[in-house]
Amino acid sequence: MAILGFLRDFPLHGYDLKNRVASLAGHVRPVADGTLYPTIRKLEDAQCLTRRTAPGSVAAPRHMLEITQTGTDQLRRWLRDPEPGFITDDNKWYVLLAFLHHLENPREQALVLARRREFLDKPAQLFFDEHGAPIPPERLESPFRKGLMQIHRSTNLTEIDWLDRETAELNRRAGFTVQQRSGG
Amino acid sequence: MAILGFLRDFPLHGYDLKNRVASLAGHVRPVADGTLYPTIRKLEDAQCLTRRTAPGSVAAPRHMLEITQTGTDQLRRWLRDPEPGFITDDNKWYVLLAFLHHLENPREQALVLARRREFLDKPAQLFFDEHGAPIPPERLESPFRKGLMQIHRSTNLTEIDWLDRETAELNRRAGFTVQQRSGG
DNA sequence: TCAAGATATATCGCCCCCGAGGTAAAGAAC
DNA sequence: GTTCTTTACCTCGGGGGCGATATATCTTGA
Repeated sequence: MAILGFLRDFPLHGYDLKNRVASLAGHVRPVADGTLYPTIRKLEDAQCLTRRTAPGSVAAPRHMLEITQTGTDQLRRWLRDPEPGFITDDNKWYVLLAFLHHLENPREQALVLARRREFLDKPAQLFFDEHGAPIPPERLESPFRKGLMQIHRSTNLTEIDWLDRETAELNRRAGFTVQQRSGG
Repeated sequence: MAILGFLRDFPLHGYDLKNRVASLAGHVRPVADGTLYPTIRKLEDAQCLTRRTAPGSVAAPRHMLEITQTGTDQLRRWLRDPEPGFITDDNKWYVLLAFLHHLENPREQALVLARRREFLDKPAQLFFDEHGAPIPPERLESPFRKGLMQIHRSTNLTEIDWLDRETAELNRRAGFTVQQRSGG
């Protein structure tokens, strides 16, 4: 998804893609060659992208990759009906978020709301005692566990805040569009 | 690591461990049965834990798992000299953090500092233009990418802040210990 | 009494991903 | 000129995690 997502912006070669994917994921280990190149090959076989060999600007020749119409459709399908993991798993969600603007408003909003629901369903309980009862941060003895819960809580609040503001913004814009349509 | 870490607190059975591991990771997909039980078996083979069958309090019989001395040593070794991924990868780091209090102070501090260094080495640049130049948030057209960078930045600041405060605290406590020793 | 559902444990094969290793070209260093 | 480093691409084997599936037990309710 990230490969096609980046190629929607402009053509790129594999090596560049590798760096962009690595940066996107924050400070997670970059994607391995053994993952990237076979995936590019698979996308090419599925006619999601085309390649043409260009002389390397610095060193070895590059394969410039361009997304096709099939690829654009595939990307949109992945974004539109993502696997559940892309809503629940933080890193996957962030990747999806990076390319979400390729969808139209109602669907964007639905996915943002789906992500928002995650935070309602699963309260941030990290630690439990022998009996399965949740331990609040102030009763934790380890300062690291305390910190972990603080970080977790703060991170969640930050994202929840953004999700709510974005939902409102999308709503406003949707209302405006309807207004325009019904007015025109 | 999480299995032995939780068993250091008190004996548990597999099903309970599964839920605790899932909760610890935040709202990430819970660990699969096909991962958990073979791992328990491997730890048992390595004499890191013992099991005794107990009648199920609610349903089927449980295998109560207890950590051994070998297991405690193994846990300490994993915490003390963790694979690099446990510093760089957010989720792995959080797991390590949950059990870090089983180490003694100088090593705790070293690992916290190692994590802190991650944020210095890799500035939070998520998106780049055709020429490889980083795009600042205000020049991003997608509100989702803007949000992504905001969330990323805020999350990083939260953790950096905690890491710095914790480093100071560990330092203070280490100094106090030295003070006590040289005074005694 | 029997079915359904929650609890609890276990195994197996598939797939995916990673690390390691290899190739190649261009520029820099010496 | 030869070697080193960086850029750039590719493949293969192994390992590990996951989903699917099976099994057993106890409670609940029709």
